[in-house]
Amino acid sequence: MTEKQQAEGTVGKALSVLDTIASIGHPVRLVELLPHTKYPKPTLYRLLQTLTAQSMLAYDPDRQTYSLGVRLVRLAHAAWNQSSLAPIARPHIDALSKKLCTTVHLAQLDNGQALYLDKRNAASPIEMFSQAGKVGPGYCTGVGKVMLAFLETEQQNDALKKQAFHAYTPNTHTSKESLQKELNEIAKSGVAFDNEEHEPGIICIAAPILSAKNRVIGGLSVTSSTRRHSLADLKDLQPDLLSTAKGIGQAAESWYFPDQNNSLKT
Amino acid sequence: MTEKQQAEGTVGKALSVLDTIASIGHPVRLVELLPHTKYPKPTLYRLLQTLTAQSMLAYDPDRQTYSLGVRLVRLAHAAWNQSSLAPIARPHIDALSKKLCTTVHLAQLDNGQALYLDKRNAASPIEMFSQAGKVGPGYCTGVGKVMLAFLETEQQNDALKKQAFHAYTPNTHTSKESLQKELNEIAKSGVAFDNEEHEPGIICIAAPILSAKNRVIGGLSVTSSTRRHSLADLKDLQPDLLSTAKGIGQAAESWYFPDQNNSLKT
DNA sequence: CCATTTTGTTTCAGATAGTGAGACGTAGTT
DNA sequence: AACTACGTCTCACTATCTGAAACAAAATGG
Repeated sequence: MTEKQQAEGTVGKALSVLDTIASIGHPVRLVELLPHTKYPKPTLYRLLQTLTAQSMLAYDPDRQTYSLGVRLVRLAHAAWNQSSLAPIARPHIDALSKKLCTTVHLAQLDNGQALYLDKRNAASPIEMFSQAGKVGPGYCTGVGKVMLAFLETEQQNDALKKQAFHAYTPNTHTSKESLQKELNEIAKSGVAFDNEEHEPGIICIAAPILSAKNRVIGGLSVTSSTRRHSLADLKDLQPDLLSTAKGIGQAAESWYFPDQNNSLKT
Repeated sequence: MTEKQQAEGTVGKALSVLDTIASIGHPVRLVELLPHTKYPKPTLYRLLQTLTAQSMLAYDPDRQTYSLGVRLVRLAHAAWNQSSLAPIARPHIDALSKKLCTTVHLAQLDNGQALYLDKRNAASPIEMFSQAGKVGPGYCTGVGKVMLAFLETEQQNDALKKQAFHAYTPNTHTSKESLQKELNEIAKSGVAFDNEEHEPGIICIAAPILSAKNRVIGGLSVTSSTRRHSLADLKDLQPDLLSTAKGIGQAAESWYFPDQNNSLKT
């Protein structure tokens, strides 16, 4: 009986409120937030109180608005730093970007989508949170497709169910079938191309980052624009890309915490 | 009766577990985490389950370890982006760093400490999460002191109680009194200097970022080393620093969400 | 100025979800 | 095989969360 789903709990509810506020994208008042959630007013009120008390939300008394709080930034800092991928990949990405003079992305699979962990841009440097933490579609980005392609069949199917198949451009895959077909090819060839499938004029080549046991732990891509390169040009970068991806995979594997002493030694 | 404190709730407990894992700084197993918390084993176990299910933690089945999850990174991305300070300050910081060819920091007050939101480094570019989200002491950094100095008396007192007064260097303030005295001077002069109080050889000049109502909303600093500059040199940068800080303050004020459409248009 | 509406906050009995001592399963050791 | 160490499960207990309804406080408007 009782359908299915559910199984949240107070913590789940609180976190979903955070997500909702994040998706709205600006500070919100209680009533504005209310229709976006499925909770009655007093419940939502209490959740907001709790989260505010925990610094997960910031409350502006003047405007009576809630926005995402600083504790998140602090925690994410730690998360990024102690992730077994991002900090390790950093020097490799630096080197690759410098050598090829192109934009390099590092991503990780998150619920069928590509979550960008790092970005190196040869020309205009510096991207902070504005890039890291961003999510892109799995079915029409280079890193997305390559990570999907190297997934175990079962996980791949799960992930495929979560794709939106929105046609951003004429080249975007719009069905599971056509995507699946390309994924098989990608798995064989070892690299994925984004042929303006997400944004017109933007192309890229992407490789998987694999663990020793061949599990996908991330994706690495070199991005360019059609006015600067062709897909064939990108293909030439494949050796560099693959060796960097391999290097990162090995580093991530062999490392596994050399007890880096960041933490809060404040 | 019953002493005082408490007042957590399930959410608070769950979040404190996140903090604990963050402070440990590497993936942990259940038993390793256990002594760091005040929860009995089955309770902690369930909290970990919940957080893992929510992607706030990542679980490595091979090693049976938990580490901070990707959802944090996603949320922090949103938090950074929709904060009324960091994204707005970005171009100003870029310009300042470029003009002066120095390292520039943007920080915000977080529980008496300086939480770094952004950093621009003239020489070696790029600092991602490795910098943003980092916290530094309030009593012995330029941004920290300047933000404390411009606080309302009451909030200042609260914040002062939270200072550790650890003597990082011979120049570090080690008492509330000596710090308080300097804070008064800072409030008058409008800028704070860090005279190697946190790290030997590192000096900086910092200015507050103020809202229209003169509330401190952040701190901005220009950092250098004693081998490159003297405090007097930094003093010469004061006009540039102040005008940038003012510019950021005004931008943050006038803006207040022009309904930027980031969100997750994935 | 008071009436009206909207939004934020509090109450409280009832329902749920969290709690943790203890038992149990499962590796890994000796 | 006995032992140890750790992860997982059970279950009666109860702390916590729930949300309709009432209330308070602003904002609105006539």
